[in-house]
Amino acid sequence: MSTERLTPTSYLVLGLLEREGPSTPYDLERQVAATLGNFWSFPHTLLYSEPPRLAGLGLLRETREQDGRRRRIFAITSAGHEALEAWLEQPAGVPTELRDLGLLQLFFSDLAPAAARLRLAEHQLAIHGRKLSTYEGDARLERREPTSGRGLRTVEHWRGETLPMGLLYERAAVEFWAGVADRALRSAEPDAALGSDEPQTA
Amino acid sequence: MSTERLTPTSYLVLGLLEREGPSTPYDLERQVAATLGNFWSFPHTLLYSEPPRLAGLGLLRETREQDGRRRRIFAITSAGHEALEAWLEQPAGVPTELRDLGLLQLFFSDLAPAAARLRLAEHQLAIHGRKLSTYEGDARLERREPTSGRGLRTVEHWRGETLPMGLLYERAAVEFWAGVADRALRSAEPDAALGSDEPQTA
DNA sequence: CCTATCATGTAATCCGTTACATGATTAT
DNA sequence: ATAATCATGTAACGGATTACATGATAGG
Repeated sequence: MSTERLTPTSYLVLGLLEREGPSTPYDLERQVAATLGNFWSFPHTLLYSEPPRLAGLGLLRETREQDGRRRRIFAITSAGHEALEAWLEQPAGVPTELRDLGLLQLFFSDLAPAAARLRLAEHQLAIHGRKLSTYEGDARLERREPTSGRGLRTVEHWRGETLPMGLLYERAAVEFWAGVADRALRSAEPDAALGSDEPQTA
Repeated sequence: MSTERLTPTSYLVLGLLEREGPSTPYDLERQVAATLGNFWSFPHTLLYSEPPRLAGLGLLRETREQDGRRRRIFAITSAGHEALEAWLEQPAGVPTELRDLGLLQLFFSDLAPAAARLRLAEHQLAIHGRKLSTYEGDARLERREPTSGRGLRTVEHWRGETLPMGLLYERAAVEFWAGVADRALRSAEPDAALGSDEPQTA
């Protein structure tokens, strides 16, 4: 057996294969892109390197297509199923972290010219606003006639259970960065201290 | 020169040294623990390995204490200052991600017994509730007489600018997980479908 | 047919983590 | 003094990212 540690990525692969059945790395990639990839992105190469590793641990079984493309197909084994379930039974104790580059830059924004903070805030506001729109669009989607049975369960579970946290988070982020931008603007205008809506000019 | 890439950790170190002046890795550790560590944790060894690397790039200057402990002291150079400012001028384009283990488990919670989901939700609710309390305590703190000038600026900037996002996020998380726990409870009770508060028993 | 993009994969590199270790300081 | 904890550091390891590459499929 090669190295034994199971990472979050490992469980992600196990979980997808459990739900979707035997899949190629590319199948997994498409599943992730539409759903979990919003919260947990990674390069596609991970989905080519991790499954073979899990196969080496006996948690997956690898087969090959016989026709032209000879793709690698991975399926979960009973050992894999047990590992996945054991992980789900034991809730993660690590405190969630907001590992956000924008927040890191904000944290140090007093070390750069004031204009930089305003730019940062507007940038982040735009990013989170876009993401919020996307989520709201996803949430509004009625289940139209399924274009394919493939991956439906994953998408529905995503939409029903996980996406709502994304909505809450993005709304909070938009509110936050709007406030930062607003304060940055005010502190740039000397008139701001008056706190009045009346134009002060002439 | 050794490897040239500057990571978020690099800027974290540069920023702290810019604000606090020459410091030992342990000094940095204490600054981070009380502030940014809430959003962006890492093992203390990073603060011993990253500064020498930055020194190799000319962004820091390293000196040694002469007395007993002979600690390594790092100070930012003008090249370091420029690198930091350049980074702050260029807002991060990467979309923030909610890389949360709890959400990952929730995403796969349909693959385990229903009890596991309830346990997960209650666990997460407790974690986020604790964190929220901590943040609220931090936010309420009046600036009492500074016990030491060291690090004050960092702490105040943290409290004023960055902590508010933590509050918003933790409130959202508490709301979210409370809802998940609630639904998990209801779906465990057959009576739930009636949607009434009256006890149905007998 | 030719070109562009999709789909699939390999290999090297490196940052961050884990494991280990020991000299100071403080408490009893 | 002695134990316990604080403070400081080194070294190896490995998963994730980056860079690279090429065979299918579709569009013009």
